[in-house]
Amino acid sequence: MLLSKSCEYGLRATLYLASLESERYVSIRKISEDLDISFHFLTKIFQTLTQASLMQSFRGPNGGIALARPASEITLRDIVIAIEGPALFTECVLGLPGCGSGNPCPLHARWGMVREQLEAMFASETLADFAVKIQAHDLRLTTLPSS
Amino acid sequence: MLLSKSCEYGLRATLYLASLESERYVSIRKISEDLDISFHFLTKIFQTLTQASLMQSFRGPNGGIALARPASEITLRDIVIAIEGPALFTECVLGLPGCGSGNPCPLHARWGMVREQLEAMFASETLADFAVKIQAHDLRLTTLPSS
DNA sequence: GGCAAAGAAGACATTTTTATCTTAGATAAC
DNA sequence: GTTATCTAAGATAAAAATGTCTTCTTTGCC
Repeated sequence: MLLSKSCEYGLRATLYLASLESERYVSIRKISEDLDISFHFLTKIFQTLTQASLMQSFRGPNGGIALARPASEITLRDIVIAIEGPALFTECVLGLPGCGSGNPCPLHARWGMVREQLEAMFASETLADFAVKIQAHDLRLTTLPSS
Repeated sequence: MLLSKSCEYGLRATLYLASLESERYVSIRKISEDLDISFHFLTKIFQTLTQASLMQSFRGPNGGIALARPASEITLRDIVIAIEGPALFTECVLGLPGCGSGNPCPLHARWGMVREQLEAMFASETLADFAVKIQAHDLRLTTLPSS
């Protein structure tokens, strides 16, 4: 599995939140129900994202979660790094510390290229771009087919 | 982390074994010491690879592990699939079951391309190719720099 | 002020991964 | 046959990831 469950959930929830384009705070309860993700677990993930200044939370009635910055200024790469850390985009695929061009592992060069593609996949589009696509093509974020 | 520790160890050990090009069985003890991997843990990994018919084992004095087929007929992809299963090369990056072109997630198309690159990284060279490269360029498989 | 809604935070439990230890079984050398 | 050298296999443990539950704090509304 490329990403941890926490990260998969975080990405789905973030994409969903962005696709709502809500002016208000959206409750974690609603997100967890719509995406069929454990409420408490999702709460923890949003806490991480809030502490990373990617989300803003608000307590009390009508409270919930909102993006901390415009959707055009957040990428999925930001979410992945906040939840999983940067290792996926920086470390040797064989886990060798200090693997670099001076003392490379057998996969170093190839992994460097794939890793760039991977990072670009998460970084080259913003949440605003995804929001448009999700609405236009009815893209899926839920476990069960939406239609 | 892209791969589990088990898989990182399995790949390093397999590459090391191939680079030795030994006609005999190589003992797991030696491999674990040379690569600084827990002996018992590595033993389990090799058991998995043996059960997957990628390796052959032999007990007793002068026993150990050897490739079950010529190095030119084994790829790192085989190792990854034997240890981690095929999920990395088949599943949706957001973990959505049934994600496909008919009902795609927002990352479906892009992930499909990256995934192919990833699979090609492991599949396009055989252990024989790697053995040559490792010897020719003194490539690294150990935690500490080799020279 | 009192109540209800909502996230924050921490305790707890479960599962998986990683690691270690012990015993059993196979084999070669003598 | 005995012994030393190996892997196989299972028990156990430690750590991390995942999931659940309870309590606390903030906030809006009456």
